[in-house]
Amino acid sequence: MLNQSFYFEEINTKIGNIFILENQKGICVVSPLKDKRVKKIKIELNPIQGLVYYKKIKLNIIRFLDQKEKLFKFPIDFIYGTNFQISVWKQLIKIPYGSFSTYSSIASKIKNMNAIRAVGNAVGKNPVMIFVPCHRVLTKSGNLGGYAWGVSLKKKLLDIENTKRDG
DNA sequence: CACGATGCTTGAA
DNA sequence: TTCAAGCATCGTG
Repeated sequence: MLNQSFYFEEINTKIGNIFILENQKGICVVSPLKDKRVKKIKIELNPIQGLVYYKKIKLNIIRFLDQKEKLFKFPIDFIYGTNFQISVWKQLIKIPYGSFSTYSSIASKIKNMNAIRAVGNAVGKNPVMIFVPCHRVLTKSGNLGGYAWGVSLKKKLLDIENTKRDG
């Protein structure tokens, strides 16, 4: 295990307070501050206040939410998650801005066509919201599906990206 | 062992 | 043809 330092910051946005965690290797967490996992992370990692490496992400998030800027591609460092989950999350990163994938499509991409439902579970545990775009995964029939932080937020994010719905 | 951020199939209107 | 319920299936805790 590397003895790496973690840095965090909490920013106020139009979708609520967002917690950001980073280390030298990349962004580790982006999630609503109220998410239960945030508390645990703070206790376990004891991160230092104030981002150091990827400060630009703060403004990027704000401007993304205002539709003034697309998302930058920051390096992402998954500091937890099973192999299965991480393989799913890596697939999510490949979904381009403004388009969407489906749970079953992800399942087949990781060569596990029957694990559709397990994929749903894994997607739901994504630690890096927006930048690991779990909001871009819909059901095969084109319905929204679920979202760990509320379906209305999922809809909002898709709206911001101007994602086409079928029809 | 019992759940899911699914998806097919089936059967009643 | 529409819709809801049933169930197959698989990784987690």
